[in-house]
Amino acid sequence: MSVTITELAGMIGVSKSTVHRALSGSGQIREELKQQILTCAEAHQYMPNMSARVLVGARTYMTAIIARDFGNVHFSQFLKGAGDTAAAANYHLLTVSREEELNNLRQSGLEGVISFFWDIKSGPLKNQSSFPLIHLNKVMPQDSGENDISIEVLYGAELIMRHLLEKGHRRIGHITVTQPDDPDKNPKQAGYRGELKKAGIKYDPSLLVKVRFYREYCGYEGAMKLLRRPDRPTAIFAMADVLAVGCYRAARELNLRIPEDISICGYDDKEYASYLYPALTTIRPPFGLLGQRAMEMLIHRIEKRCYPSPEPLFPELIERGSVAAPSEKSK
Amino acid sequence: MSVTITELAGMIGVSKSTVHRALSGSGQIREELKQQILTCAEAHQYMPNMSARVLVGARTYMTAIIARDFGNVHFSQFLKGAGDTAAAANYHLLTVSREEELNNLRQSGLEGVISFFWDIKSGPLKNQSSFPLIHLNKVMPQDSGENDISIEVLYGAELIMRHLLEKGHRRIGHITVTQPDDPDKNPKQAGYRGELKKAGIKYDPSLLVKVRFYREYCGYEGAMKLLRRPDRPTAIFAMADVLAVGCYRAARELNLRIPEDISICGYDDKEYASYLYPALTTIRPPFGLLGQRAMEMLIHRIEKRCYPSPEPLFPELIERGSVAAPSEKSK
DNA sequence: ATGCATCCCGGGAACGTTCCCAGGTTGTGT
DNA sequence: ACACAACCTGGGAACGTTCCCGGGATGCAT
Repeated sequence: MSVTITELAGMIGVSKSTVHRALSGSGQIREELKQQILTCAEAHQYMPNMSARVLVGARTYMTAIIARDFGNVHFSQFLKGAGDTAAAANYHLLTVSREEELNNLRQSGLEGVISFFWDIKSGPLKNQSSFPLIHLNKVMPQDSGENDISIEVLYGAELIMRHLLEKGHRRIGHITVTQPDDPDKNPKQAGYRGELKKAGIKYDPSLLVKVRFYREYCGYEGAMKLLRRPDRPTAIFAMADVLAVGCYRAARELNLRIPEDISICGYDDKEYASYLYPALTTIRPPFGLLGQRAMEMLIHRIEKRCYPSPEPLFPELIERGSVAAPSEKSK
Repeated sequence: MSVTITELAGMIGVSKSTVHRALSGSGQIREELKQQILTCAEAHQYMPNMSARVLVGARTYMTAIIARDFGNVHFSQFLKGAGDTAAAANYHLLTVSREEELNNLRQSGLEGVISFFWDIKSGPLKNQSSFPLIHLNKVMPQDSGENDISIEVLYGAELIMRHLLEKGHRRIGHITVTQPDDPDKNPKQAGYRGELKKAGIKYDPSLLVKVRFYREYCGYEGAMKLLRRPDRPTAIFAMADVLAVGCYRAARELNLRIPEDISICGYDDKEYASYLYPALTTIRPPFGLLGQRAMEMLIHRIEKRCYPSPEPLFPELIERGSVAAPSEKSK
């Protein structure tokens, strides 16, 4: 299908070693001959066969990201950050959604992997600490190891809670999705309770509503529980934008105006956060930067250089129209 | 790093040919010996080296999708459809976002590519008709070749226009994004004008607003032009959901209720279409099915079987709350 | 016992590249 | 003229797999 280095050598009338010297740039070669070989290779669109190169142990600069769901803005931003960083360092980046592919690619010269919220649980990658693997997950900062990287989720939760408290809110509801694995290692919930405590507000368990899924109707049901109470909160912090959308619907159904009667904020800054009415105040996690950092870490590990101290990645408060000071009456 | 077939052979005390026979299942081998080899290979987690296999011309069952933007529901659905189909046929699927990667992978045994709205414009893939490449783009049905596949976009536009006409609308605005390449090969616009004609309504050029980008503010500006007129339309067909979001904002600003004063519909059925208030009536293109079909076509081409007649892929009307009959007054 | 087919296994070549080593040519100093 | 270094080039081995061919062992019929 493609022209080989031996064919090229035969056409010019030199040995394949000489052609290789011209193409790789290493070793001694007559300048004139080198140019001739290069132009000939160019003309025939010579591309070295990857498999043969891998077989003799040459480098491939091939990396991959494994992720479950590609269809969200976060992954897209992450991928862009990682991809640009990889390209700048002359690395290649693939994306896969099955562990099986990783094992195949590994045999094809894959040099490193970033797992995007994916638990490597089987196959040779599982406990091969020699293979460069950057883990990206929801670990709490204190749990993160040398090859882990994460966003300061807790900080984001504290940001939004402080924002609500500064606006004057005192009764703040929180809608959270219960993680089946470890229900209490939830940074957002920790931020909610922590900031309340700092503000000297007693934690009221009935203001914390636990729902099952990251679905609009779960947010709706959670908000309904909070908003139907006679002493309803003046603000709701939903742990995800999609839950906040459900809060909007609940508020409409109960004829409560946002933000006049009830302030609502989310977390994620999904594409649609600014499309809602009123536009949703939320937290934007720096996924682009995360991708960049993760790829930097990976490349450093591949090249066996040690990575400089990992700076924390802080989310950002995006103020829009869904939060206001509580009304006098409700205070 | 990994155990080779020769090492395996040495451990058992047979030749590599015998080990290969046991692993591949082809050729004659004593059953007892075969089992012994298989258990030994299993115990040492033997995985054949992909590069070596490719080098001698073995199959890899490796395919790839190249796409520009992963962060939308359409691509996610498409990928799931294609991925499931690939897995069912024992094929592997990668995702890339640069043409360069394709050329590398090709040398690593890549057997076929699906291009997701991507114009292959350089490199060896450009005009190598021998390499299996399924093209997925916005071609009109009559322009599609043997290796093209597309959704019946025109049909979707006709669906939504018929829906509006059946509700009784006569003055219908259309917001369209002008394609710089060929401005008049726009199936959605064709559906708009075609259905008007079929209904015996004269086409009014001033009801067709052209905007520059797929952005919320473009939809807003387009809708403003339409809604500020004294003889404003009773319905707007925006060619994309994101433009419809802009229409919502324009309507709110002009104190027009949706759908009582103005009906609005989009196209795409993005994630947020049901999150808007009122929920957006729109068209859902069958991207999951498209992925499945595209992968089927690709596998057929790889295996040099001819593909059965490609059935058209029809979008679906998703009726929600943003369309109603026009009010008596506006009629 | 001999011929022949069948069954099983080992030995080698090939794929395309990179790397190492040896050998040939040229240039320079004595 | 000779020794020697520097420069350039070719020849092979190696990587791990698959495929083809040949050869030894066994079984069966003559």
